Amino acid sequence: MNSSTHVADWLKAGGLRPTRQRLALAGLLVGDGLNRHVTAESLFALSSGAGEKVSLATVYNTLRAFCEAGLLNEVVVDGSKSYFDTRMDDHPHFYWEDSHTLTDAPADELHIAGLPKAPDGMEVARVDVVIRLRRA
Amino acid sequence: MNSSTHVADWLKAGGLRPTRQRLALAGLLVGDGLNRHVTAESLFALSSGAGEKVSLATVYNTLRAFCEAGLLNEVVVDGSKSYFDTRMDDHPHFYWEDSHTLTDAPADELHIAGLPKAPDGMEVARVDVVIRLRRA
DNA sequence: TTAAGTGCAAATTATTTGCAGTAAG
DNA sequence: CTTACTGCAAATAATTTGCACTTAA
Repeated sequence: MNSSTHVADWLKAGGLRPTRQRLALAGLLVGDGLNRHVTAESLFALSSGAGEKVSLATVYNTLRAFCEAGLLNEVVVDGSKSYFDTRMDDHPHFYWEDSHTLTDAPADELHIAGLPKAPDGMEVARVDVVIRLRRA
Repeated sequence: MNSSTHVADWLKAGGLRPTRQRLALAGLLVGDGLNRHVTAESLFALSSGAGEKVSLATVYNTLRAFCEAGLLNEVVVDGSKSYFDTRMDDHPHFYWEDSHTLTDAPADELHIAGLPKAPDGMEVARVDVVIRLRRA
């Protein structure tokens, strides 16, 4: 299985039509199988740099669509921008406060021994752990 | 010590002038000694409802000033709004996704046994734990 | 053929800022 | 007095949306 079938399958898994724009963006996101963290602007820059003709509005709409299709996760770390993560399991993040960058933190080094129980009538949707880093 | 001296002291601790507006907002935030979570809009509504004359811009500026003075903590849980917490120690939060509300989670029920170590040259500024709740 | 997707440009939302006036030290 | 603070209204920044056009199924 090559990279383009992988990308096409990834879109199909979300029930999304494989348009030229989506294939281009998806290729940049998951084409190489590595985890990636982007903002709308950073993905737009990446896409433009790669010579792809995709409008900024479509990048926004597409990221939202990928998210709603369960293909991406939105991570909230900075009030002013939305970050999207190609990795879908619940895992901790490093947020580099000086560069406003988001990266994965090694999940196996995090051990949550006790978690507050959800209040009555509620259940835990997700537990976000963000380790904020500053220059030492 | 009554509520108003407490509020005045709280401002003084941050090195901020006790103006009418700040005393009013601080009174609503920490006047009763309870922990509180607000957004600029919610505090503005609270203040207006209490008959205080404080402009929305001043609410924004004041929350930011309190934060910079180390009197409040900003908590990022929702990309679209900023939340401020009067409780200053590192503790977990419940975020109620249906009502977009933030509350404290019992800190003693959370046990982080292992935490990923900070990369070289970096140190952990803070660890944010947000337990996202949905209706069960 | 037909409903979904795209690209502009205009609209929205949360927040910040410039600047003239007001008040605290 | 002098510098910080306040309040508007205008500016910004990230994101969304209306609508005519294009394209996948």
